[in-house]
Amino acid sequence: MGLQSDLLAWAERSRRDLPWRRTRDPWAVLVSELMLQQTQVARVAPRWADFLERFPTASECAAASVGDVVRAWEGLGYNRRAVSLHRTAVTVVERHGARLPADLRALQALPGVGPYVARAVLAFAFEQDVGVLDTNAARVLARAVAGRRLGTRAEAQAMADSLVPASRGWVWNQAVLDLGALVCTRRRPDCGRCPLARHGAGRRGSCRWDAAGRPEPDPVEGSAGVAGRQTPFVGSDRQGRGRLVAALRRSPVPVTELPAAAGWSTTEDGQARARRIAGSLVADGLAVVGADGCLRLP
DNA sequence: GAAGCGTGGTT
DNA sequence: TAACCACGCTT
Repeated sequence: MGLQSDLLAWAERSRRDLPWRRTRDPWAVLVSELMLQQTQVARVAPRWADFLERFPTASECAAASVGDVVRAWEGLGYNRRAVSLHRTAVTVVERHGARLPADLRALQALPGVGPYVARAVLAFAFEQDVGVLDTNAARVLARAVAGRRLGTRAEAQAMADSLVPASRGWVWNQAVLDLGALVCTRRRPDCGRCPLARHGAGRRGSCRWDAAGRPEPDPVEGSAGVAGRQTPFVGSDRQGRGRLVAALRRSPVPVTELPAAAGWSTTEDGQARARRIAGSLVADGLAVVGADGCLRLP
């Protein structure tokens, strides 16, 4: 009984059949996690298989140009991830014999790979018993396990690691992530459908927050590991970068046409912004300036 | 219009 | 160490 068996039983019943859950290939798992880390399942699902068809291994990705990887990343957003993925592929070929290391520190040393992706690869490709902590898992920990706000990331990670049932890391982490994403959501947790909540009399339930009567404030408020609010997107540099990269995917852009490609007027202000955005793309390895005065993908 | 979100660089 | 901010696209 208890939280762990409640959650594992729920995972068994509500098994989600996502394509990347059928593979244990570390490269394929890495690609899926890099896509999923900031892009929703519905948008990743059709693109993951296409990307792997194009770049089935780290070696083939490393051999391609950055521009080809950025083009294959279209529609996923946060294009720096594509540059990081290419760099990671090169590093894996040069330093790890073209195979992803099954080691937390070595994985985290790869560009674009942080605590979440490194542990996801360990859990979902190498089937190690580590706690995978993203914002969904952090909500489940704060509400159901702690019943209170988590103070630090280290505390949340230690809690995540300590909960993993021995030799069940793969299914356990899938279950925690699914519960956070589908049921224990940020704004309106669906406790009526939660396997951890008490339903009617006679059974206690294994969620501490629910057992306490779900008092305010919600434990996720200000809790470590739980994502906060985003700054507005419309009119932001991020929006301009996205439009500029979209234009670069089609063809090189003459420097004089940068403001239009970024979606801004050719006022002095628009030109200054466009230059700044182009500079940030170059700094991120997403663009280069050619001898012909055009900005293009590397 | 707003929500969703991990990494890396900086403080 | 830990918090903060920039980074995109779809529904």
